[in-house]
Amino acid sequence: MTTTTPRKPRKAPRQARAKATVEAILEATAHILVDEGVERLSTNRVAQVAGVSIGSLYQYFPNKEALVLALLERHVSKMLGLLSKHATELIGAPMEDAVTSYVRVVLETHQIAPRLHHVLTLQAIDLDLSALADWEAQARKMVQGYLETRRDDIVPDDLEMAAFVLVHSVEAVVHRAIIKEDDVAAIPWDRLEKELKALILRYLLSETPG
Amino acid sequence: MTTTTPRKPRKAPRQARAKATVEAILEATAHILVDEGVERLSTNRVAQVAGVSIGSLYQYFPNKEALVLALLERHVSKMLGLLSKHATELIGAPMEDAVTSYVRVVLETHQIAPRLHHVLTLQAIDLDLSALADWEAQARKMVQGYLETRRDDIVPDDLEMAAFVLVHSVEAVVHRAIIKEDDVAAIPWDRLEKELKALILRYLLSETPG
DNA sequence: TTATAATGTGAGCCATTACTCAGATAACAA
DNA sequence: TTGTTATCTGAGTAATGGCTCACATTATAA
Repeated sequence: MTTTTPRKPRKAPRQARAKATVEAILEATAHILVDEGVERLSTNRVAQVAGVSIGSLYQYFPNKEALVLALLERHVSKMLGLLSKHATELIGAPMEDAVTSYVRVVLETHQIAPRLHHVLTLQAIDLDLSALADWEAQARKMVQGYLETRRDDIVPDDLEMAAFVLVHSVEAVVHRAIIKEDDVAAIPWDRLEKELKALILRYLLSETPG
Repeated sequence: MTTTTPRKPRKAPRQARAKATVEAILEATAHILVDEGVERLSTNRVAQVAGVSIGSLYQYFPNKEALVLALLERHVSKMLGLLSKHATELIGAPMEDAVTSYVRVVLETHQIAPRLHHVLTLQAIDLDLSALADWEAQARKMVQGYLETRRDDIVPDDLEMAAFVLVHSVEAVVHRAIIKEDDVAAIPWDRLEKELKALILRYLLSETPG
């Protein structure tokens, strides 16, 4: 599925104007991805939109894929920042607070740049870029770590599985809700938060009835 | 995000050999999508892999997008077929059986052609093709419909929301599990089924503890 | 000031792509 | 058989894409 293009490094911007150039290029990339679609993403067009020459682009990025990768790494690092900022709050906290906190964080991370997040997610899977896999693995580990501290209070005993189910459920529901945002039947965030909390708490704390 | 290419119709195959041609083209498309990646999907390559000339391809498909669309429609109709086949089993059945049945169906639908399903899903979102949205809307409606017949036994009262949460949770978890299939830490299907059933039943039948 | 490094430019190369068309071949119908 | 319609062919076209390179401009440091 993947063509892992070799990543020849390019020099980093040293002067201020160079940094501005790189910034403009990345912004243009994001803009095109979000507003024009992947298929319109060409290096020539990026340079045009960024207002720099195609040559400048190739001084900082070895190839087209590197553009998307840079954007993705940036985005993921923002998300991981948020996540780890709240991570400390989770450990030792009572279940309900921890779950509340987790759901909020996921909602927040998705609000950083919803449309971009969406597009990057698709691209990441498509290009098999590992940055996103890292994000998910990290999220799973954090959740699993927390669950282990509460092992005795929790119904599921395969905590890796539980973390898998929880992380991906929450992620997907939030993701879908964001896509629906412009929709007539858009889902209010507070209701979503409430519902996800219910889903998680019941899964973790209730024996299966019947 | 989307370039909705106009869809000029092309003539349908009438003779048997023409049908074989169309079949070969679609199979080649699927093969390339799955084994070589979207970026390698060109009409010339499809024709080459299918062993027909590029001219033949354009006699039955107006453009490249139509190839993916045809494939997607085919796939979705197979999935909907499975779903509606089991739909009757759901109505009137006790909760646990219905949930079991639903989880199985989703697992089955994903097993029709897992890798293709994955790729098509990405493409569908990317191209904004509605076939997939239809699938999800249909799935949500079916689930919501069932929930309504059980309204009194069920904890959540916003059934549209409940259906939304359930469908997308199950879908996402199954989807992820399939992607992980080749992985060392692949997830056994029976455990997945069990866990998803627990997730759903607790969500639907248990009051939030605490 | 002047040498050197950093940055910027864009014409243009070469490969690839989507797609057309004029003509060959095969099935069918009378 | 013969005219007609369906099917197939693949060289060719126009456009676009990724990317390089030889050179121009600007900043920095001696």
